[in-house]
Amino acid sequence: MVTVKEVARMANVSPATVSRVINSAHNVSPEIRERVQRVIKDMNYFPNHAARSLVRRQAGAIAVLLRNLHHPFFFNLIRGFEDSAAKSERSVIFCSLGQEQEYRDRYIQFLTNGISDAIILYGTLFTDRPIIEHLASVNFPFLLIENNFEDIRVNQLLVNNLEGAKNAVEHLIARGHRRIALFMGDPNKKVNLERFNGYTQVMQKYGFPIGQNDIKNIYSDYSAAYGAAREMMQLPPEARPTAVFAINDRIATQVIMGVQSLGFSVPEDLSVIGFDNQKLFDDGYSGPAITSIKQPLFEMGKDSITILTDILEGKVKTPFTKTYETQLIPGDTVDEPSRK
Amino acid sequence: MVTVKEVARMANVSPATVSRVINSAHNVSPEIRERVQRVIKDMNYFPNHAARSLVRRQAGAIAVLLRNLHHPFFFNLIRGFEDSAAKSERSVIFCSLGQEQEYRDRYIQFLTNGISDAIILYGTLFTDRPIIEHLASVNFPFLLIENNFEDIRVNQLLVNNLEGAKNAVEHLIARGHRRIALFMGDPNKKVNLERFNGYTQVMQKYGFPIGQNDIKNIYSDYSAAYGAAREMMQLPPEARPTAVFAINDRIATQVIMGVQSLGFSVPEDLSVIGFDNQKLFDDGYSGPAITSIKQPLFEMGKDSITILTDILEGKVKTPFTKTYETQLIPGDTVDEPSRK
DNA sequence: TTGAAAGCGCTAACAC
DNA sequence: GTGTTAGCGCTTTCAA
Repeated sequence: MVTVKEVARMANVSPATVSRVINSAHNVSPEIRERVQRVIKDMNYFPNHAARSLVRRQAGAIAVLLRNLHHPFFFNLIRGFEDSAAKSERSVIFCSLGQEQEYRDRYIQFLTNGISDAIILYGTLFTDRPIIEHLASVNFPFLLIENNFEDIRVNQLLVNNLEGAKNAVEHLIARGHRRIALFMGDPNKKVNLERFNGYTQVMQKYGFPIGQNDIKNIYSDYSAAYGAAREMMQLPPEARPTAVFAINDRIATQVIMGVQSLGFSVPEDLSVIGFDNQKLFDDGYSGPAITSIKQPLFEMGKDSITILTDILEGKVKTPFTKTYETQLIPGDTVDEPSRK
Repeated sequence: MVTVKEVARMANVSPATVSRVINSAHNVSPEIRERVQRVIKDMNYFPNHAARSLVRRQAGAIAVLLRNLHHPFFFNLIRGFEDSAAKSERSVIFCSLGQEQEYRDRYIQFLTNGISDAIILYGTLFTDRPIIEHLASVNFPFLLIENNFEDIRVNQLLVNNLEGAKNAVEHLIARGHRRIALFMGDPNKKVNLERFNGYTQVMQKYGFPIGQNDIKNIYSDYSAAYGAAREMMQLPPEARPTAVFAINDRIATQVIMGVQSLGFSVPEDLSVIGFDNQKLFDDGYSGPAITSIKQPLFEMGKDSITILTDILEGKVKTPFTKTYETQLIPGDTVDEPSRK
């Protein structure tokens, strides 16, 4: 391994001068600068980042932590990160945390101690609270996207899920639906609770009762939505909802596939509206484009790097919060209720 | 920032002892170990990885470098990486290199100088040659997946593209096709050349001439395949191929969409076989499941981490090469030629 | 403009 | 079993 020392010796200068050259300080005479640069090239020298981080007390990197890097839900979010990473001075590195707390903690600990200057965390788990609180207590810069902790004052990017869900339900009601089922997700996730509230608030506003079986609870096994949808469709037409609000598109695909498996079709026999505007599905879905509420994941990914950079440079006062609005993207899964 | 020194002082021991405790060396008395661990917890101490890497001369991390982390093609590859990352002692970090050479070099340089102990590179560009050669010359451990450099002796995971392409064309021929068009990709990529050769070899083996317009050259703009397919289908039935071998599934989707846009259907009017068995598409494709040649990306991702770990531990003799076989996955885009 | 020297936080070799 | 010491490769005072 070539070091500053060796370069210095070869170039007949001190290590300090070599350091000045590689950091393009201006107080180096042109002749020496050139000589050192030639030696650096000749010797194939590259500065060691561990050593540099150690003395500078900053690593020159920002880390992005997701639960699954491969998940198609993250498609646009990652595109956003990549987009601003390409413009950033700092290197951006990604990590898949998985769900196991031990690994999550290990990675966060790894990245926040000499590897990166700041981290971005998407979709924290409730069990992440201790480590988040630790980061806050030691003043390590971080940004949460769709944070789960209402009460901690942190830098965060949020989505107006409440309003988005309201729009979804209003959209169905405007098309004549009165009995609307909710396919609810894991209530341990704040986003789901917010969307849930949007649904109930609009239903109440119009005075439409929510039937006893009109809320289906789907946890992490989304395929349960398939069965629940089939069950629902086996009721006589007058005894079942005419529309479904799925808490996310991934559940919507299961609902639609379940409906179709019985020979029914969407939206003729059942309207379905989802959330996320996810376009890529790993469950083999190939049905109609889902009418959905889009959250601006690309922008959020993009913004998060620049915002965190500004935070690192003290250009923004913390804790920083920004809330993004959603947008209804019409697809082919919502129609008026059939008049059979 | 809490350091070993401070912990040592609080626990009334030397820094060396603290180091022994955090590295779970066995030559520490139980009482002292416990005392130190309590102090570590109380003070919220975490070891600094930059300092540790510096002195240990290893970073405890493996980096995976892809051009686009978001690309759905990488779905199973990333799943593979994640799968073995969860079992690995080392942290696994991911980076999106992009195409710009300056960024690619910067990232590789960053990661290979104190940040990670080894890197995995998928789909090197021809222009990556200098940096690859540099890594080889300084003996930095790395592994290439679908390497583009035939002549460099490096650790690599390869796919038998030649055989896969042959199987694809044989599959069409077995179903009665005689005139088979090739939608070729960028000839600067080795995989495409290999698949090209598979196509020509089989065609020659059977003595089926390749028509003058039967090879369509599609470069990075895959939507060109859409137009080329339309053009092809506008010929009279007897003057056009009955089947297409698309060099990858992403091009196959464009071909199919082009064919469909003219009111034709696949496979009735044209059979299409692809390569990659990619299931997620970001171009809005929602047609029939594409008959395709699968490369075992999940296994390759998974294996690459363990192989690289073995290389780091000297358990494997280098340069290491493994070639993966492909598998034909039947879909709904190949049929016998229509007898119109 | 340049060099000498100290030190970032940690580990490892060597004493004891 | 524990402490002392040196030093990983780099940057950054400070003095010249």
